[in-house]
Amino acid sequence: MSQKVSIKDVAARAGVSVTTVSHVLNEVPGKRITDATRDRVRRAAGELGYSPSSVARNLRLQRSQMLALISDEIATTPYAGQMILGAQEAASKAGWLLMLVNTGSDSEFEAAEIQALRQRQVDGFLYATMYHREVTLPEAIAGVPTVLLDARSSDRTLPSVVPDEVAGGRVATEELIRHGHSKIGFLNNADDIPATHGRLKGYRAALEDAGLTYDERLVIARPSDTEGGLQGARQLLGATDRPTALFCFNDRMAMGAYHAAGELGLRIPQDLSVVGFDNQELIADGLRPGLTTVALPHYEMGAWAVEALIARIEGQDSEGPQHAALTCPLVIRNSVDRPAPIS
Amino acid sequence: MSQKVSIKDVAARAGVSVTTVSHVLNEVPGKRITDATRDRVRRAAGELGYSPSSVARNLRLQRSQMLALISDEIATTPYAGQMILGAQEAASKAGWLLMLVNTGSDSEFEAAEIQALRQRQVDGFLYATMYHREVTLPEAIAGVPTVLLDARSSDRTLPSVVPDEVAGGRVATEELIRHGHSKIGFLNNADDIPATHGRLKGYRAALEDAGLTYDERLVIARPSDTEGGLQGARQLLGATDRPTALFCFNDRMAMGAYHAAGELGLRIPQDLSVVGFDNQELIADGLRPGLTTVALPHYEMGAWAVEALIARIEGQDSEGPQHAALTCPLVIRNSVDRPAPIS
DNA sequence: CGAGGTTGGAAAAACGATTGGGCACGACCT
DNA sequence: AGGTCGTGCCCAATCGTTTTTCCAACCTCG
Repeated sequence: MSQKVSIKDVAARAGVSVTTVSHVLNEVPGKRITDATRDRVRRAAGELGYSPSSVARNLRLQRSQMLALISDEIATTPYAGQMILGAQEAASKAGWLLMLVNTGSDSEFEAAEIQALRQRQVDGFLYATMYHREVTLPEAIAGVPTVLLDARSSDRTLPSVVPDEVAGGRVATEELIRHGHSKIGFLNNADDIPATHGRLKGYRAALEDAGLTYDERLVIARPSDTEGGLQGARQLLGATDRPTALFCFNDRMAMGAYHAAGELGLRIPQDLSVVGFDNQELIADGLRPGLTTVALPHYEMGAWAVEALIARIEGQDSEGPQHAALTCPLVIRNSVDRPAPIS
Repeated sequence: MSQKVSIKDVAARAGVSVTTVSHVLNEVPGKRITDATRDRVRRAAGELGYSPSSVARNLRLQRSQMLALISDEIATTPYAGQMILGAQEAASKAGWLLMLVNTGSDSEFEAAEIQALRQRQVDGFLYATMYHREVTLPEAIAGVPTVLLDARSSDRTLPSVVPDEVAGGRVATEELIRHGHSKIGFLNNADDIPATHGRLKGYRAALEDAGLTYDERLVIARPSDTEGGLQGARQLLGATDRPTALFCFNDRMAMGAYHAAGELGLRIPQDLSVVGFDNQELIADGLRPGLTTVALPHYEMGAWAVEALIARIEGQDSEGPQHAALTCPLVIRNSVDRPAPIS
């Protein structure tokens, strides 16, 4: 029922023209309308439960107040719910609507979806990836304002927001150093992605700052899953001169490290300290003892991207393309302690 | 650029009226237009890269071809990515667009979002919950076709789709029985929700079918997280006459059971078999050994709900409100084996 | 040859908003 | 009294479609 009342009905009830109703309700500046009339209009609108049709408005204004977050996988992974949430809330706060589209890796399907969205006048795109990496944008997207989320384009032409991997690697390592560890293993990922290099860089920087020498035998690369973590940890911890602490590329690998420690009879954190990355609640909170880890700023990245996109659409992005690297906060649980006295 | 070409441009280039263009492109039945004209129109449209504005069409047609999936938490949990995916793909296949909105538990915010969606002429709602439960719909939604997802309304007036909890509990238990277990513990959830009762019912049914007697001392209720699982498993396994297998309400509790087994020196699956529920990849696949569990049919539920909703919108829902309970398939990994010979 | 039927297409009215340009009307000025 | 100006509001065009109605021209047939 509330669907049936249009601006005409309001005009009729208030005894004015639709023009006036529009002026009043939108508070168009520079229009001269008496307070009495304004009152009548507003009351009429209220009584009728009028709410303007955004379809009509969009047609007239040639915009939709809609954003689309398009991504390879995101909506279907446990990874980035927070990213979506941050984007949603930022959009909603600014009066925009956010569409979610995930296209898998099928670029034909992707193009079709983008086309469908363009038809619907989507005003801007958020192009997100499941993990921080470089992407090349689909052609179909060209011409519509776009911001990259957790990704960077090969040509640095678009605004983008990513986690500060280096600082993340640093803070994780520092947490271990702070507890007195000097022999710290790094169980890295084997893929050639920004996170791999960034976290390593942070690890090395933290060591250097602390006056510790970097020992490449303490760094090992494996596939970034539980199995890889298990394998890698076995190797690092099996050495005669084993590290007293492990910084793991992600929580899944840390889970593997837990298994390895179990096999070797090492207790965490008494015999071995472990720090993860990603803060995947399900794991980090589920492991015993709880895993100290570094959180990815998914929520903040989502919000940042939406704000940047809206600014860009509304032409307020004074300076050229911007890039943000958001900090990854440390989440402390119970997997870090001082190293055991030398046995 | 492709945004600027409207039906008028096509008409001009083809040397016909917009009426004709519309008729041709929409293949309106019963209109007499020569093949030559059709050709010219289609060619013109192709050359111009014309694609109709759905905003304009929606205004004229008074519908939007948009669905909204509104939910308390769903998009932000690792839980139901598959549910969203199923819904997305079903919608996209039918030529509809799906909006995702999650409202948290703030019902005021929820009402506002629903209002915003109605303004945009959303044609139907999917109302989803994070876990299977009963809900009462917000007022604001009234009057728009709605289907419940993973939820049921107190009055059974709306179509809904949920997992078949009973069958799920049964299949989990049967898997243990099949391996020769007769003393099977059930680590249940303590909340008063359909899953709690349904899975227990399935557990009992499976026992009964196998001619095993139900022993209430083997069933214990705890909060459904890792900690609860740990506590519960400790208690069940600490008994003199401990069960040889554990059916856990969910994977998180199963993770707790793994910890308990570790404490007690019980190896899985040699000394203790475990079956979980939910098939949360992160856990089920990350645990050693891999956890045999029961999967929730999230993808299928999402798809089912969208199809039901579209049918309802298009007035093809011949019969009254329908309810579906979709089966939960068993996912076999390595946590179940035959019971150890009596020691 | 004229009535009536077919054919192929166009004109115009919606859908519900926004907005630039007027148009009355009274007050004020000279 | 006649011109000017400010006030308060409305007309009508517009956005890009769909759809109902209508029309001209041609054909057919007695």
